[in-house]
Amino acid sequence: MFIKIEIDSDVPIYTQLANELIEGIANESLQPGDSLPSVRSLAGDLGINMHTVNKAYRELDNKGIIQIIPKSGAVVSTPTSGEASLLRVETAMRPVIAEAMAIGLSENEIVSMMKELFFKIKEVRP
Amino acid sequence: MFIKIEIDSDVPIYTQLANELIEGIANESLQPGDSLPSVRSLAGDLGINMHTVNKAYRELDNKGIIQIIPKSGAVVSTPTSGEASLLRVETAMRPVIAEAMAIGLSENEIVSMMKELFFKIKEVRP
DNA sequence: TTATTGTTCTATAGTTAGTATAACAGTGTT
DNA sequence: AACACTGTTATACTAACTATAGAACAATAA
Repeated sequence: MFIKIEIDSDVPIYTQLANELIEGIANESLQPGDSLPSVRSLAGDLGINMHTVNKAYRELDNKGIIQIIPKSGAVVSTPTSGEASLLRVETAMRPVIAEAMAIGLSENEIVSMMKELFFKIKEVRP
Repeated sequence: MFIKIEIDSDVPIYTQLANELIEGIANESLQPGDSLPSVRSLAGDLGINMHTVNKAYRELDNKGIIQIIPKSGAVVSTPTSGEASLLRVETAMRPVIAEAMAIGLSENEIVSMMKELFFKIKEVRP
C-alpha cells in the first residue's frame, strides 16, 4: 500500500487516511470498481485500530467517493460530482481561498498554486 | 460587526471566528493597521466566551495575519506572503484539490470554482 | 463448513472545545 | 495619581472527540 500515517500529527489518523485514499483515487492509483482492503487488514498493515480505518471508510462513503457494500467490502465509486459533492468542496475551499487572499496573494498566484498542486497530486505515477 | 457564529455547527467556534475575520481582511472590510475589538467586547457581542475569542486571535497571530500587541490590543498586519504562509496555504489547499479531483472535476472546473469563490469573497462591499 | 466481511456494542484513556471565575500586570485615558 | 481597560495566565469543570480494545453478530465468499 502507498499509505503513510504520521502517528504524532495534529490531524486525526482517520482524516489522514481518508485524505491519502482520496489522493490515491485522484491520481488513479485507485480506480472506480477497485476494492479497498478490509478494515482489519488495512488496520493491521498501518498498525492502527480497526475502528479508525472504519471511520475513514464511512467518511469516504458519506462523501460518495467509495461505496461500502454491507457485509462484503468497500469499492471505489464512479465519480459523479453531484450537487452535494460540489457544495462540499466549495465549503472546504472557501476558507483556504480567503486565507490566501488575506496573506496578499493575487488571483493569478492562487490559480498558479492550485495548478501546481493539481499536477503534484496527479503525477505520482511510477 | 459583520460576524455571524453558528453555535450548533460541527466546526469549532474559534475556527468560525478566525475564518470570518480572515474573510473580512480578504475583502478589505478590515485593512492593515485596523484595530480589532478587545477579546472581552467581541465575546460579549457574539455571546461567547472570552477565551474562545482569544484562541481565534492567537491563531491569526500565529499565521501572521494579525499582530497582538501585549497588554494593548490586536491590529491587522500588512500582508507579507512569506515562505511559512505559502506553505500553510498549500498544505490546507492540497486535500481540497485532491477531493475535487476525486469527485471527477477537471482542472478547468476547479479553477472556475476557485475564481468564483475569489469574487464571492471579494465582493461583499456595501 | 469455514474464514472473512462489515456492523454493533461496551469500555477506557487521552485530548480538545467551551465556559466560567479569578487574578495579574501593563496600557491608555482622565 | 487614579481608574478603567487591555492581554495573559491559572484553575476548574463539562461535554465532545479521538483512538484503542475486545467481544459478538449476521451476511458473504471460498
